[in-house]
Amino acid sequence: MTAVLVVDDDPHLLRALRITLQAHGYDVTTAADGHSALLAATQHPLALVILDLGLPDLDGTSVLRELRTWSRVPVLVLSARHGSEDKVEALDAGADDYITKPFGLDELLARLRALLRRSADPGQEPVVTTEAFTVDLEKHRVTRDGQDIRLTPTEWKMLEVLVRNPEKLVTQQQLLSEVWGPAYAKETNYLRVYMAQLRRKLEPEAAAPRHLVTEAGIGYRFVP
Amino acid sequence: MTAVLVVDDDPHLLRALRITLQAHGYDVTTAADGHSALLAATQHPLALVILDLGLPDLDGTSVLRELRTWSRVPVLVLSARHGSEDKVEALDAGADDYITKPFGLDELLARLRALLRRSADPGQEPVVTTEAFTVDLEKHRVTRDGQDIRLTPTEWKMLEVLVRNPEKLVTQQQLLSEVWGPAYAKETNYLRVYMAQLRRKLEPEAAAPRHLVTEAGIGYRFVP
DNA sequence: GTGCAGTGTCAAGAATTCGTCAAGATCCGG
DNA sequence: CCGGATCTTGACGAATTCTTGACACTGCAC
Repeated sequence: MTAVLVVDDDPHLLRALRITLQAHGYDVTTAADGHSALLAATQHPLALVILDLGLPDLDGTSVLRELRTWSRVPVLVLSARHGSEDKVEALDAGADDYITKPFGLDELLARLRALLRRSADPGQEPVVTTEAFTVDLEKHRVTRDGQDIRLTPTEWKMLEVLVRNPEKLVTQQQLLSEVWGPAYAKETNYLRVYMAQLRRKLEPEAAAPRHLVTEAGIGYRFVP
Repeated sequence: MTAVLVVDDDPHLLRALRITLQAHGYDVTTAADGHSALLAATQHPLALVILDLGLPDLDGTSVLRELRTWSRVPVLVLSARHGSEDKVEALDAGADDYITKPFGLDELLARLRALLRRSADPGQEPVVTTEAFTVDLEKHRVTRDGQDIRLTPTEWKMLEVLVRNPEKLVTQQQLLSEVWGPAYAKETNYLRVYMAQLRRKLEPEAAAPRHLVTEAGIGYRFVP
């Protein structure tokens, strides 16, 4: 699900946006001030941020600059101010779009789609290869030494999540919630069992995995 | 030089835009109708297209759809129409931004910069680098001399807090509460132990730390 | 020099987490 | 209803990580 963070100090607008966005299938988190916004942005990976410039604690542009020191997440700025200086300042601080209040919800949604479309990983290779095995995400197929490897549905889902995030650390919670559902966040047993299966089937030396790597205490990582 | 195609049927606006954009260092081509716009777009690689919706031959949205069948170049749409339906239609047809006439030139330029910034180098991630080591917050990875450094969960969390606040002083209480939780505000022992670990793993000379600096009596600071 | 507060260092035991295995439970096609 | 495949669950040593306390070092005040 697409994770969106909405930052605004007006509880009514926040609520309205949350409901609208959730109705359109987004996974919404909210924050009412700059500090909690920055904190929330560190907690879990976001696809997009909607940021109101008029915040009680920090000025919105500062939040933006701060965020931009370590994140490239697309940011859509909301503002009550129509002046072009404000727009230029926000856009140059790293905003990707700027929309003034009052705005139409359908326009907001359309701009949001446009931003997400652009930031969507363009060149996700449908086929990922390592020295040991090959994963074809489109054909839903895994090969090793030219031979097909049979994976159970769960094994495949887990491998898919890892392979779609090459080099990235995928946390246990991410894996569990993407494969088994958000309710299973505590069942780390599953991960151990299925990771062992995958390694037995894919790694040349299951005891010393080179491509399906454990990051103790946090999660797993696929390295091609 | 950055190549921009401007499509508009109004010769005055076309001329004004050409002059302005050239003055800002862009390489400008122009087209006055949909067909020549599409033709121009095939001739020469473009970094960005500015497209007026009101064209004499083709409706602007059709031009956009046509263009999108084979190109992902960022498109900024100009339009005299303020209706949100028009905006939604254009954005969903593949536009990246939509700006209504009359518009301020500085706003146009700022939006243009924002679009170009995002389309530039999509593969680049936010990494924080020092002369000694590199921290990739997205991949959750630390590198030194090209080699991965294994960090324990706690070590990583602590480094993360520091790195997300570059140059800033992070107090002991902040660190303790972000890494161990608000209840641990007195356990400054932890800080000493883990700071020592981090320095041993990351600093060239752990005895004379240059990037993970102690501010006696207050906290620590990360300097890139 | 002495005492003190804050900091760095070290190592050992406690606690947690990991890989592994195997025994049921469950699902599904025939 | 059967049989095979898949999933769940619990248990166990092994490995890793965390916690804890003791001690040394530094700079400063007295």
